Amino acid sequence: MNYWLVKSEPDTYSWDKLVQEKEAVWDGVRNYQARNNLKLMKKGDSVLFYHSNIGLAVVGIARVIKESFQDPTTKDERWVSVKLEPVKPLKRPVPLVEIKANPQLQHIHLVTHSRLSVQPLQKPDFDRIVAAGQSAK
DNA sequence: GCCAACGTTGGC
DNA sequence: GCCAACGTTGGC
Repeated sequence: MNYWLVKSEPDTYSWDKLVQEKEAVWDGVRNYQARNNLKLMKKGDSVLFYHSNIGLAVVGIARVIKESFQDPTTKDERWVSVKLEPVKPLKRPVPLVEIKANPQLQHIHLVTHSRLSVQPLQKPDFDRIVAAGQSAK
């Protein structure tokens, strides 16, 4: 089981929309590093859902329900998509400022490499963020 | 809305 | 293969 974090601008595709639609084809990724991560996703992997630009917080947990396949939005074979479904929202969104303030989370891509839109997470870091999202702070 | 950081493109 | 120009992303 692997752990990931994906980013989306809520204006473009929000957590609420994922919940509403029950699943999402994660398409439109046009960055090699992010694409490589998509290819590594396995069915059942856990994915944190982060709102960029507006919100700036991790808002929910999703799950990979379909492994990488040709991105339906392009004929270009370089790009792939996966399918995600919502698992549950965090009780409380975990804001970026809080992650940046946590000494144990300084090394994650969200902090060091914020532009990467599909990022791997180590389990302990995934768990820390989820735990923060369950506690009222 | 600005701008820094980053990735990609294309001329040479 | 280098690097300048350009486009995009995302935090502030």
